[in-house]
Amino acid sequence: MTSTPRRTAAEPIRRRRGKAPTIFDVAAVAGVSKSTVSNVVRGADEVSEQTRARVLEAIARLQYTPNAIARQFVNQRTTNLGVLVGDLGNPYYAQMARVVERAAFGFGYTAMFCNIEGDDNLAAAGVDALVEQRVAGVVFLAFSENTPHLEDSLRSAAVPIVFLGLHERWADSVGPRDAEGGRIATDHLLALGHERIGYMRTPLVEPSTDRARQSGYRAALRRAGRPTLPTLRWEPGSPVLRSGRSQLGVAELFRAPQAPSAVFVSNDIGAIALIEAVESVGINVPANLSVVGFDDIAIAGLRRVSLTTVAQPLDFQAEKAVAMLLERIDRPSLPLRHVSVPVELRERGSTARRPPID
Amino acid sequence: MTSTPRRTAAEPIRRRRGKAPTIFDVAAVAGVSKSTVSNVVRGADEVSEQTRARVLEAIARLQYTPNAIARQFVNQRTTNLGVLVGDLGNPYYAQMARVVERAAFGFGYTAMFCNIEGDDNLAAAGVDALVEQRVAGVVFLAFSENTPHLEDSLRSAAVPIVFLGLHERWADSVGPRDAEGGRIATDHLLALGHERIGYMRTPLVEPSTDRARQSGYRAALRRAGRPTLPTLRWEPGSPVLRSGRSQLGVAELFRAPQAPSAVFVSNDIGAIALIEAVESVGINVPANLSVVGFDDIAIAGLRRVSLTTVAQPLDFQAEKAVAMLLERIDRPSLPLRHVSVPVELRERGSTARRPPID
DNA sequence: CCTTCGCTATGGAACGTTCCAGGGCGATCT
DNA sequence: AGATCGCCCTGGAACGTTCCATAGCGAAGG
Repeated sequence: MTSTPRRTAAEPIRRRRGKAPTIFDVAAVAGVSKSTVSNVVRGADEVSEQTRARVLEAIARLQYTPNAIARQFVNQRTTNLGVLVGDLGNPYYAQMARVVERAAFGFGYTAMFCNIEGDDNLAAAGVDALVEQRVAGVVFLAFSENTPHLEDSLRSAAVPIVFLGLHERWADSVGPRDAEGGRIATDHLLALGHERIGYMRTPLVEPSTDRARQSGYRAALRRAGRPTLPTLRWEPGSPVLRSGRSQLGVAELFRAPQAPSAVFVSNDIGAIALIEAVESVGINVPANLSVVGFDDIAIAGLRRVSLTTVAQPLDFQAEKAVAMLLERIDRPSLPLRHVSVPVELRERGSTARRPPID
Repeated sequence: MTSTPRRTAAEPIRRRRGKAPTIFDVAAVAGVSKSTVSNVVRGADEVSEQTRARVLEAIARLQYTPNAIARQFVNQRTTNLGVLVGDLGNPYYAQMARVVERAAFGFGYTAMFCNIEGDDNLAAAGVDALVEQRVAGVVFLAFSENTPHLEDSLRSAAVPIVFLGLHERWADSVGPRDAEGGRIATDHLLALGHERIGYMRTPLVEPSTDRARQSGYRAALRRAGRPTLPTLRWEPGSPVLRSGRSQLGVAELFRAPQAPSAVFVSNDIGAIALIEAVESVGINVPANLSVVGFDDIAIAGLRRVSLTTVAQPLDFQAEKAVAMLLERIDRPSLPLRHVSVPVELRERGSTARRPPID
């Protein structure tokens, strides 16, 4: 018998009841050293077929599972990615988050999520937690009212980071061509004959993103010689819109003599909320008001919703962001990269030709 | 000067450039031992105010962040929860996932997500990854076609687990009263005068959940003396429904002489998909067909969608599941617990009185 | 004055892995 | 036969923390 297991007396056989088996337990059963087991598990180094088989059998017998915590500890690097996500309950973030997780998993990483819900304190706490966990990198897939404060905490953490869905100058980013999106959305409304076109932002977009989309809106109107209207703002939790400085009920706002006949909203969630709000007071979309959104989240395509919107490739961006983050983890000295993905108008049923003026 | 920092020669001052400072670095700067720093960081043991202040200052100066990996390594337990989630892109799972993450974070845990998308291989790989990461517990928030296979891999991992949204006998669970939900949905349709009421399942529900909901549907029909119709099944990715053994286009199915005038669908996503499908062939809801869903996901409440559905308290269940999981982590010997939460009919616009028979 | 006590601070051991510098040994070469 | 080589395997050190037994020291008690 050539395969008699050898016993090495040098390494003590350690057996603990009720605890997960370690590499030592496997080594003892297989009659090899812990290093050999390690080599088999990692698939590294040269191990003879015979030895490998014995080790594999011992692993199966003991139901050994490598301890990633210990591995990460000695390697001084984890295979976890942190994801700061705006709000998983929001379909836009949820869809991105899903793809981020899938992509990370595909590369052998696990994803730790942290909902920050636009709250800077939550964001800071989330960053702390992720840094303590020594995540290999962070995907920022969120919005925040106070980006500069957040920037401090992210930069000082010195962890590789990629911004997904929005652009930041000081770190890698992948996001849509916001200004172009604002332009094509507005051009579409202009082409339908609308003259008074409003812009509405929601609290769920990053301020910089909002500015870029609005600038595209402005540019389109300027070129067409049409007036820019006061920015509409959603008052969260109330049936009131802020138009410039004044607060108005939805009905007053859209029934006023100089009311906009079309609105470009900075994202789909806001656009759908607007449609709900106006229709609940008897203003119909698109008959009385045309609405364009941004993002093309899944529900925008439902027949019942049928929202005209600026589509951005969510899945592609999420995959790209993960790939970029992993590259940066490998080579921290890489120059900064900013990827802008093309956007595209998805014409659906929430926009129509301007109704005749009353 | 009473607060002259003392130098302990016994512990070497270790300083590594370009690496995160450790407890030793802090100890050296503060002039105390690593143990004292550890005590301060953990907020444990008795440390004099003076010493604490010195340590805190050193921590701030060095921008020290405790290494959770090392901590988890020595403690032999992590503060990470694994979440096996069906599909974050699905609003039902996304909403639950959001609350799970929030609840876990509130208890000082981070959440590692893994989308398994109903695929057993992905599920097994996800379990492996989570077990390697030595998560303290697992939330199962998913569906699977082959639960037994999954059960093996989950049980042998011997990690505390809670099922969220569905019930399993062998582990803690919190889920809705499925059968009751099926009953009240069907009773609602019966009360509206419907006599031929179908049941449709989707691939996105756990088989056991599906059976329970369907049994409630059957019970209601039996009591009312109405016939049970062949189970409708969604053929993913095709505009075809399977009715019992036959495959039919949506139009034929619902225009047949003995067509159902109402359908109870096992979840909202399926119900909305059904509405989209029938309306695209000119069958209107609720005029020609009444539809009831299950879950009450957020979009069901949109005016444009207005889906009558069986509401279950998603947030409550998610919070409860996390609380239960943490209790089990603390006391593994706890007896099994199964929490069934009440459901409630949310009457909206997708159901109406039975139309007169053609 | 000596003992005891309580408060605070300390150094060593342990956690499970990876990495690395070797070591044993059979085959090949000189 | 002795030297050399290559293959396969080995044990020790290190990673950053927590826990624990213990020690120093001033105050209180006998």
